This record gives sequence, structure tokens and C-alpha cells, in this order.
Amino acid sequence: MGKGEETKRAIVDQALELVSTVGLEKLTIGALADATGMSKSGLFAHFRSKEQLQLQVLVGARERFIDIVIGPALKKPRGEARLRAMFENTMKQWEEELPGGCIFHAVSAELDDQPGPARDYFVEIQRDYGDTLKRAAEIAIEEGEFRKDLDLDQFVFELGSIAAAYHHFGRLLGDPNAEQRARNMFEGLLARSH
Amino acid sequence: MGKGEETKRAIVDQALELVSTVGLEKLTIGALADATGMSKSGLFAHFRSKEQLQLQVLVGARERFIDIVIGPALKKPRGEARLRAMFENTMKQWEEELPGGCIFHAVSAELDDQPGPARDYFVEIQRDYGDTLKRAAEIAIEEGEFRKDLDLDQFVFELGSIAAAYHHFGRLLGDPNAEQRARNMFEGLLARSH
DNA sequence: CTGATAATAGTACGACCGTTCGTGCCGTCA
DNA sequence: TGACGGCACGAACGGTCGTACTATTATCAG
Repeated sequence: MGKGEETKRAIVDQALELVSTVGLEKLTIGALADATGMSKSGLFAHFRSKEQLQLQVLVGARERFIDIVIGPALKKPRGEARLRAMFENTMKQWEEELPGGCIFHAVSAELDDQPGPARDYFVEIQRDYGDTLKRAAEIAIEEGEFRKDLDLDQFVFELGSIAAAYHHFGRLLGDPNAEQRARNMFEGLLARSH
Repeated sequence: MGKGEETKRAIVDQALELVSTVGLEKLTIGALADATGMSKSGLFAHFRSKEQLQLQVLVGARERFIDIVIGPALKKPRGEARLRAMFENTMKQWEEELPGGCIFHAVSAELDDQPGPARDYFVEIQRDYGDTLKRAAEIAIEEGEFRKDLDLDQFVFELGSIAAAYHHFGRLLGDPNAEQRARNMFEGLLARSH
């Protein structure tokens, strides 16, 4: 990996921290340059437009998400255990790495009425993740852990709702029990899927 | 109501539309002035700071929410019927009025790591709403419709998760079945509460 | 070691931001 | 009729944004 790619990656990593707290739109090239110790123009040259920078941030977030959440879960046994791992990883890992929590949650609201490449790519990420969850649940059916007539799309919808509520109640409203509530909800969902 | 209050209200109404699509931070005084046909300075004089404008927008959103969601629901019979009305109103009414859907959803992510009066007030709104839902569920217990050992806080958490997921899957990911999924989830939650 | 090339810095720009200021319109009331 | 107060206006300010140009420095193959 050449020097260029190396610093580019470092920039994106730094950008992830900023974006997790301020969002994609308010990620500023000047602030990012300060945070990385570079000059505005030097940093800018790596991307050539802010839109490209934002896109690369989303790419970086996706890679990190796969590393942290998807990858380790795929090493778990097929079926419910894998689903549990995905849930557990989703809940935990962001918090330890990024000051503002889950990046996807931070950007989802600001992108939902803002057409463009960033939104398109983000939707792709989310759809992919949904498909992955759906497939994992399907496997759990094949393994005989979930009932055969489980509505998979409904299952994914409810799974997604847990993460959303966890952020809303925990991070925004400051409910210290949010994690336990989310866990309860997850266990309930699994129980109903058996 | 004096002329001042009248135009101020008109400004806030217009601002609600903008905020629902672009968010509180990207609500710009110039754009709002254009949308209302006023001059930047003329509009600005009504608020004297952008922070005040944002606060007034939240106040307006809260009033509208009470008018649309809470008020009508309080006219319904105590208990489950009232809870159903709140859910139904929450889902429906925003869509018909604001181009960007629920303002609270648009604003929640950009405020969760941004301290200040706007965030404080928003948290207050959400806590209030949570209390209202909790009280409504409590009444349903008193009426004998919900089981006595129902965990009220967990109930409110799960209720909130439905709205969050509805926005995420419906508005962002464009799932046409999101409304049905949310409704299914709501019915399931009620059934488990009996 | 050297020269081409990539990476970074410096500087300037135009656009837009929130905000201030001076001014003019207009209905109200003495 | 004339003074006054509430509203709205246009112009302008300092600041920050993304971006374009140019110069300087670091990198690395031959």
C-alpha cells in the first residue's frame, strides 16, 4: 500500500469519529484537516470533492461494520447462535470505537430526504445488512430452531426496530436501562420465533 | 392576536415543513425567508437568534403533535382504545402534513450528540410523550385490558421502537410494506400485553 | 543518485451563513 | 395633523464553507 492509500485510510478513520458525532453533512474539511494534522488542501486532494469524501466515509463505515459485526458472527455456528452474535456485536462494538455511537444511526435521518450518491450507497448498505439478517434467520429455520412459518421480513423489521429504539432511548433520552430493554426485546423476538 | 404573532406563527409553520426534510441544523434563515416571501432581516427580527428560531420550531412541533396525536386520542375511551388511537395518529398524521414526515424523527439523530437548549427541550418533549404512553398503558391495566404484571417501561420502549423502525424501513429504505409491518408489530405487542 | 511523479502546503476565490444597522412604511392615538 | 411604535426592508459585516490554482517537498523506480 503506497503512502497515498495509507494516509487516505487514516483520514477516513478520523472522519468516522467526527461523523459519528456531528453527522455526514456537518463533517467539515477544515475540521477534518485539523484533526488529522494536515492542511485543508492537502487533505482535499485525496478526495477532490466533499461528496467523494462522504462516500468514502460510508465505504469505511461499511468495511468496519463487516469487520466488527458480520465477520465474527459468520464464524459462529449457523442459525440462532449466529443471529445472537450479530445482535450482540451490533449493540456493543460501535460504542467502544466511536465517540458518537453507531454511524449508520447518525446519518440515517439526515439522508432520508436528501437524494444523491451518499443516500443511494447508504440504502445499499442497509439493504445488504437486512438481507444478511434475513438469510441468517432463514438458516435458523433450516436448522429447525425457528418455526417454518416465520415471516422473515417481519422478523428483520422487528430486529431493526430494536437497534433504533436502543439508540433513541439510550443515547438521546439517556435511559440507563436501554441496553437491558433492548436485550429483553431481542429475547422476546427470538422466543416468538421458535 | 397581533400582526407580529400572526406572521411569527406563519414563519414557524413554514419552518416545520423545511425542518421535516432538511433537519434543524440545515434550516437556513435565508431559505426560510424565501419560502415565506419575507426578507432575511425581517424574519430574523422575530427571533433574534437562530437558536431561538430552532427552539420555536420545536415548540410549534410539540403543539402540533399534541393537536394531532394526543388530543384526539384523549377523547377516546380510556385504555386500549386510547393507545390504539395514539399509535394510529402517530403513524398517519405527520405524513399528510409535512413533506419530510415526522419532525421528531428528522431531528432526533442530529441532536443526540449536540448539547444545548434545543436538545434539552427535545428530550423533554420525548420524555413527556413517553410518560403519556406509559400512563395510557397503566390505565389499560386498571381497566383490566392489560395484565397486571406488564412491564410498563418495557412496553413504552417497544412502542417507541415501532415508530423508529417504521421511519427507517419506510422512509429511508423505501419498503412499501413498512406500514403493514409496523401494524403487525403493534398488534403483537398488544396481544402480548393482554 | 536522479529525475519523474505523487503528496502536501499555501493562498485565494466566490458563495452562503448568522447577524447588525439604518431606514421607511403604516396604523394608532393624542 | 403630527408624533410614535411595531414591522419589514436592503445593504453590509465578519466568518466559514467547498474548491481551484500554484508552489514546494517527499517518494521511489531506473
